[in-house]
Amino acid sequence: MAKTGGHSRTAIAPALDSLDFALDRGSPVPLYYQLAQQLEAAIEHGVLAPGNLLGNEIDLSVRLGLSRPTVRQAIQTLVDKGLLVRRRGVGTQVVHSQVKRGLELSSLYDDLEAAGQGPTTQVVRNEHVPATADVAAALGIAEGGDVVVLERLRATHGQPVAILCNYLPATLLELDTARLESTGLYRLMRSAGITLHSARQTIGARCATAEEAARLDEREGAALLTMQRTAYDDTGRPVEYGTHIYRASRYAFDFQLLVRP
Amino acid sequence: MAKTGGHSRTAIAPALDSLDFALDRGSPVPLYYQLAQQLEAAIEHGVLAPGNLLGNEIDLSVRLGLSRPTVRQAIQTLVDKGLLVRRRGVGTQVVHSQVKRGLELSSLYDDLEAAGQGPTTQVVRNEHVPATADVAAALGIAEGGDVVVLERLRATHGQPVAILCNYLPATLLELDTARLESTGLYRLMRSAGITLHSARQTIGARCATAEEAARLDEREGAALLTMQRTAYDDTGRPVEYGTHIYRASRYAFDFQLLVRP
DNA sequence: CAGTGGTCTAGACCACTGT
DNA sequence: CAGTGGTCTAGACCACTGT
Repeated sequence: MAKTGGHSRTAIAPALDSLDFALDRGSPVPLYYQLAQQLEAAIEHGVLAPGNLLGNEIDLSVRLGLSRPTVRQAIQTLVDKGLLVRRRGVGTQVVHSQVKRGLELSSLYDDLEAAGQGPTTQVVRNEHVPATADVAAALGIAEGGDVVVLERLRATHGQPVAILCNYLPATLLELDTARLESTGLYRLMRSAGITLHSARQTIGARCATAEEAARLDEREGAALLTMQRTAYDDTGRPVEYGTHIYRASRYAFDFQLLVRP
Repeated sequence: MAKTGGHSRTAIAPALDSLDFALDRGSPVPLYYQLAQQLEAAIEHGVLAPGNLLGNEIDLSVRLGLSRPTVRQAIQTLVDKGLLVRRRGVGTQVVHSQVKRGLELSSLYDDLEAAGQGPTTQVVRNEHVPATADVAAALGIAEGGDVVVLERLRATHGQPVAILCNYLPATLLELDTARLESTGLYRLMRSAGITLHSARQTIGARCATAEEAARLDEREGAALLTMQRTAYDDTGRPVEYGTHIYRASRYAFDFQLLVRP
């Protein structure tokens, strides 16, 4: 039967009393957000330890001079991030083993840039072409419609790591080759005001062809990771379709999933 | 510069007026949840079409006889699911291209079961062993501590697809071999009252060894997808560590990511 | 400018938990 | 039983958007 585990004495975070939250009502930053950030910092620095109870919401709101809904909104932010757990009748506590943070959607960002390995990018192709059937279907445009195709070779430490092939609606933004070689595609899109919202990905594997092997400095038949992805902006419009291959000997996808009830 | 796209006349959903939401205050189901479900159904059935504006929150709350915060809570639920988009000064609209639904975290569930391919599972190993260093680290227990190791061969249509190796804290639940052969591990854990909350995954690829190839009915050197995963319950406790290999010729990971701002 | 969602208040009653 | 988070109300003022 379901034993939730030894439940060894949870105490109200002793540090919480002495913790002085500095809330600035003059700031344009919302109060709930100021509070959430300070709670998050306290958890990050270990001031609030895993398993600590936060103290009930009413007391907390009185102590902070905030209304209860505002305190709840701050807590909800951290619950969404997986840092706090709420239990009715029990209280709100700091999650036991912190899941490694900052990785939530790294695979949506520039895949290698996040690793801090100083990646380099060589743009092999950057031109307008008519959309093939699969590209048109992925981007939700007519077959033969104008799209930009982008092919990049990415390397770290002078070693090739991946061949990235992307298709974008031609009208979406200007893709400057020089800028693409100094930053990631997604960063470029964001700075053009495109807000990425979701993506659908397929990750598979296969053996390298002779040509792929040569370009990636592998032997023929070496294992490759493959990814296809369609990314959508916050209105649900497809904004990018990509087909990537990665050297499995030098790269793996690493990410965290949050289960929403 | 950022053109958000042709913005072709968005109209208030004409259907919204005639849509009668049936809210039952006697029900134990929260009002915001009743509303969210009915809105979701309307979107799903196309009554609310992509791009339609929902009408402002104040009018909506008056019309429904609810307070504005309750209406907001319902809308927020659907925004979180990626079905609605809010824009300050503009309104709330139905997302343009609905992202395929029901896939959000399929890779956290029984990987093949979701595909509806009638998978079969053969339990090769199910016993208590002392934790090795890597298993102990992943599960946050002492090296040499008691863990259950589980090895399963999964197949569809009589063809092997994956070899799944999992480690669980020994005290967590009873793992009945017969039940494991008829259902997935995660389903078993959920029915034992364990609430999965998050997981950290690494997906890579490599070539099959001779022994792996033999067990998976592949040739030596064939591409394999590899996954390592640590799953956590809603208190942040690690509840499972797994090392899986999949035949790349017969399986790929397919999932959707939501970007949270 | 009018209209929208974003934030915030100060309460209320309830369902659930653990002792 | 006392204590907790979950839900809900009826307002208020503001920042931002598009015309």
